[in-house]
Amino acid sequence: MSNIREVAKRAGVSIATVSRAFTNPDKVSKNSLKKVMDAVDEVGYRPNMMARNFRSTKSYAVVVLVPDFANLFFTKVIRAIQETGLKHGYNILLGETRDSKEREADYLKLVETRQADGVIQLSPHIPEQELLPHPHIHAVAACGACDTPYTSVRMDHISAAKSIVNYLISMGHRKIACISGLADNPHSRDRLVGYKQALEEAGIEFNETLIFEGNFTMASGHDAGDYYAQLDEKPSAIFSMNDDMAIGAIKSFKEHGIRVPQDISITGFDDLDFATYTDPALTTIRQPAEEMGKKAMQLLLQILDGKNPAQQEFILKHEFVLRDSVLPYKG
Amino acid sequence: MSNIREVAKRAGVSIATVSRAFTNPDKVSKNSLKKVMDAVDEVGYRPNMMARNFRSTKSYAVVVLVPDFANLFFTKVIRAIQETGLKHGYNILLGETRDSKEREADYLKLVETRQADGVIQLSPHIPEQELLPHPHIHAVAACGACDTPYTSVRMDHISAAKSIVNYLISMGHRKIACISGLADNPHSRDRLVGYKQALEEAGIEFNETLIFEGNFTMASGHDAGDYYAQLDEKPSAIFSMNDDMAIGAIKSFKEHGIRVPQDISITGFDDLDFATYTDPALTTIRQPAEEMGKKAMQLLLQILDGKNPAQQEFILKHEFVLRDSVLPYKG
DNA sequence: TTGTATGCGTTATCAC
DNA sequence: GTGATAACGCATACAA
Repeated sequence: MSNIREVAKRAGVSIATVSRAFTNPDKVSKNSLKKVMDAVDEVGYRPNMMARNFRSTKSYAVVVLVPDFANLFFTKVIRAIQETGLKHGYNILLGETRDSKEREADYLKLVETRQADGVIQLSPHIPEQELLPHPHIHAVAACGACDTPYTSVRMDHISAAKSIVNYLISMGHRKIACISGLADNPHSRDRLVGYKQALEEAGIEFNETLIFEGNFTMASGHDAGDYYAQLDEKPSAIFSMNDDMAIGAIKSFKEHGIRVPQDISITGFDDLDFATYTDPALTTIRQPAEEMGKKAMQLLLQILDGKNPAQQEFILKHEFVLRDSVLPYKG
Repeated sequence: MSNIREVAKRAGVSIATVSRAFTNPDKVSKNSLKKVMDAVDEVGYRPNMMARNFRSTKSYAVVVLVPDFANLFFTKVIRAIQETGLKHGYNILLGETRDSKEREADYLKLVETRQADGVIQLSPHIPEQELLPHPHIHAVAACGACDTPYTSVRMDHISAAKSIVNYLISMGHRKIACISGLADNPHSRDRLVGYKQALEEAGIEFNETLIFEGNFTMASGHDAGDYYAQLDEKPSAIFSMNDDMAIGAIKSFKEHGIRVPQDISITGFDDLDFATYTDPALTTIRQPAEEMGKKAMQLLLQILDGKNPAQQEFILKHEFVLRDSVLPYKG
């Protein structure tokens, strides 16, 4: 491969001039510029970015830590991150962790070894054995829960959950079940708080037997459906902590001959694309996935640029999406 | 940040010894090794991979070109690519093209400028204005159609389509519609060939009005459903070129009071996770997504290693997945 | 086994 | 406006 020296020789100028022709064209005479560009074309020269980045001590790459890459919610976020990064000359390094702290550590090593300039963390923060924040690693958290101890952008899961449960209550439901994610997941915790707050304010007693602990997969939603179907005192409505589990539950109910929403109402959370195409279409909470990804990347760029953001926490608005999966309670 | 020189000084050895301590520990005496490692801990040294990679003229990064990574099929493939790359010390750079050749060119520039060592192309090959193969770019194509002019791994879409249409025929259907992807998409072309072959061998005449051109989205599948619903001579079965469009069509049929599969049978293609959770669960073709991703990465690693693979084309087996979306034809 | 010295391709600092 | 040259952090050929 050709390098800057070869171009310089060919163009009859110094390597400094060639370098300037690329990074500071207006500091080079028209004449030299033309000679350089001609030589570049002749030898098919491309600047070696590895050398350039090395020299500038910046990799222009950012690692995105994502628990599960085959999750449509995260892919939306990542897409926005990439989009935003691209505009500023940054590349995205994929870091799927599958909830393994070991893997996460491996990816963080990319930053320590200068293969990446910073990190965007998409997994919610779990205080115990957390690797971030880290004194030498520039990081921003996105899509987390409350209590993230470094720059973060998220929505308010408590009030989002509360609002959708309030909606169920306003439709006359009082026996409202909840399909939860793993109990120690921060999102589950936040949303459960919202669920409980809504019940309490409506004077409805919290009932442990109406809580089913899933893990945010359709399969676990299906299990939840099976569980509720065999209950003597069935709930009349279900608050599912994400769309996937709602889908699974609906499938199960159909298998048990329970009609949704006529016999039982259900709500989702996320508003994935297919929430429109389920039967019935899901009433759900739209998470501002793209906005969170974009904002997170902007914040990280800011941090990498040396200007620390004014706030530490940015809370974006969710949206209530009304569709067909809830009917008023009729005794 | 500390560098190799500082560690050397601290350990009382030369920088060569420090370097060897990392890359060739067995060529260093126990004594020196310990001194080095102690010094490393003291100053918190991490090798600068940018410098190392620059020096070795390898970036240990690979770009994955994907048309749409909010697509569960591709995310599965990418995950396998990453998994395999990780084992060999390679990182994955995300390159979502959204079918823009400009963007694709931008990402390929990463290879030309040494930010990446090679490319895995997930979009099917369209001869006209294609950028790959390229003389200076190591590349492997995955998930493509036939006629990819460089190293590729794929499945046989023609015979897969043929087999699932054959199944519909074997169930007594003769008026079999087809929801296609964009007509100029190579996958659409291949699968349409299979569809036509199956019809022909069964002596069924091809009927243009039964073809609906979608674009692989649920929305377009819904449009297809609307189209068939208003047809005077409705098909009794539908071959959808992917799962997403099948979902959309089923939704539309429900809105029109057409029962699936009692009134109309339908099949999908891909076998995404939610194909189990639709109502009815989809009979479909499983694409070997993980296997394709893994194999593609292995091939690229081989190429980057200088050993060109024996074959140019690797064809992986698909699988017929029988579920509930097809019923025998009853006149 | 260890150390010295050179160079990877670039940018930047200095003179001119 | 231009050119020589010194870094950047590391790996390695060669010498010792």
